[in-house]
Amino acid sequence: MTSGTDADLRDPGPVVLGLEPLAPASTVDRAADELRRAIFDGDIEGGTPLRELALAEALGVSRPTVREALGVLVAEGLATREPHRGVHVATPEADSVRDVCAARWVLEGAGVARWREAGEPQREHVRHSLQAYTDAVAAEASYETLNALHLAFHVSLVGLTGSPRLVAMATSLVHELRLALAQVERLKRNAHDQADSHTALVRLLDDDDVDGALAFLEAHLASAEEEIVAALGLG
Amino acid sequence: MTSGTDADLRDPGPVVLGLEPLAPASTVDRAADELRRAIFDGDIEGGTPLRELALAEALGVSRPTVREALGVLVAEGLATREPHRGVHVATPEADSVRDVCAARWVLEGAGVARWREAGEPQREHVRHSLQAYTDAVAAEASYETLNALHLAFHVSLVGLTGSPRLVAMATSLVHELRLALAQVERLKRNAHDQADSHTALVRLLDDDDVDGALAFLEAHLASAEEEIVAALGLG
DNA sequence: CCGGTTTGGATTGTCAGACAATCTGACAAG
DNA sequence: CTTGTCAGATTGTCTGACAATCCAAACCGG
Repeated sequence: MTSGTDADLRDPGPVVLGLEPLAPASTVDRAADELRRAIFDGDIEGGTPLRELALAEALGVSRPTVREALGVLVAEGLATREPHRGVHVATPEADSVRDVCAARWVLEGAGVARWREAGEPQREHVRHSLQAYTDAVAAEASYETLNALHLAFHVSLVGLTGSPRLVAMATSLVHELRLALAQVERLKRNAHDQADSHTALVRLLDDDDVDGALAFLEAHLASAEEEIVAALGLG
Repeated sequence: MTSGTDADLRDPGPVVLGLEPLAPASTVDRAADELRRAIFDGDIEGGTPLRELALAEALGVSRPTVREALGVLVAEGLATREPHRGVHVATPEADSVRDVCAARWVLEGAGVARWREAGEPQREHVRHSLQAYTDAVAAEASYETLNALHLAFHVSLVGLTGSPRLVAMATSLVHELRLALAQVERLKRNAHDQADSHTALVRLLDDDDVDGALAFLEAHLASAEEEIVAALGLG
């Protein structure tokens, strides 16, 4: 390409600093974001039909755009589509919650088990996620924020595997969980008493007690599962 | 329409019996199937742009339908979409193959590790998948068939976890691998000399040597990874 | 009065055509 | 050698429309 004769152009240094990847952009992405927000915030109940025409009008976009956005939600597991019957907001069954938790245990457990082999950036990311969570708890942030940060911490555990695909899978699982949580308001109050538990987990890891951390995580996930299932059963 | 009073025109045919999963389904599904087939069969090279208009004409459907089908492929990881630049068939990089294999190891390892706790139907499914694979090898089935059955066996290992979601993830990973294999014809000849290896793995499990099976699987996956990466490097 | 049938409205699946925004590449200008 | 401009191609999105299908309520015979 460049026939650099004298001065080479190799990475002249950090000329630019922060520089974020620009905007999320496309209309369908924004539509999907808005729908996701509405679902996570509990603005829409589980099982509610998502009518294309109505959404198009409400969002101020055309029906094909809404249709594509709905396809995204369906692919993420936040909604279900039946032929000629439209898409409905997913209703978290007890079985699916149990399945999500089982899958979570496999992924997060794999991450924790690789604590020693993981790169320092990944370990640091776990500590950073915990910090963000505990800070938000201390600041008494909103319910949605706490949930997001809490689940982000769990995803960071999967990041210890160093596999982008596993992290993507964990993110998808966590989205489903967030959907379930959004529909069980009675868990709102319990949101922050888990901060100590997570801190203890990271302390075990920092003490290099991987086996202990694994056992702790398994118990933590099991109790979370039962709590959600119980709350769902009463809903 | 037809107010058939007495004689209906419904192809009475062979009453029921087998009862297949109904029809070819929606147009976009069929379009996606056709594109998948073309990719897996190697009819399309990696990196090839998938032009919406051309595909619409070739498949005999409208552009929105093609667009949706392309969205499905992108969601499955078989293609990539860049804003205003269109959809291209994914080109399997060495990094992504390594990542897929790492993720595979986590999922399949988790399944094998749960061999004892798994239900008998799941264990039987593993044996059945192996049988189907070895039978196809003996019958010298086509390259595509062997690949599909081989990878189906690996997915069946994940099935030992009993988690539908983990199985779905494994299926997605395996699709990506199939994409990579489809673009490396030089591996065609090696397709069947792995049958013995798999038989040995199941034998270890049937002997209740889970740890041995895990070690065997790890080695098996590692060698497969290196083989594919090496073949890619020369492509 | 009740069960099954039919009809109508609502919604989705798919299509056709169109327009603006954006990318690519080449070319001209400094 | 870099920058600005332009034409062609392709995607992103919109409008409008039609057939197929599903849901529910009205309808009718027993």
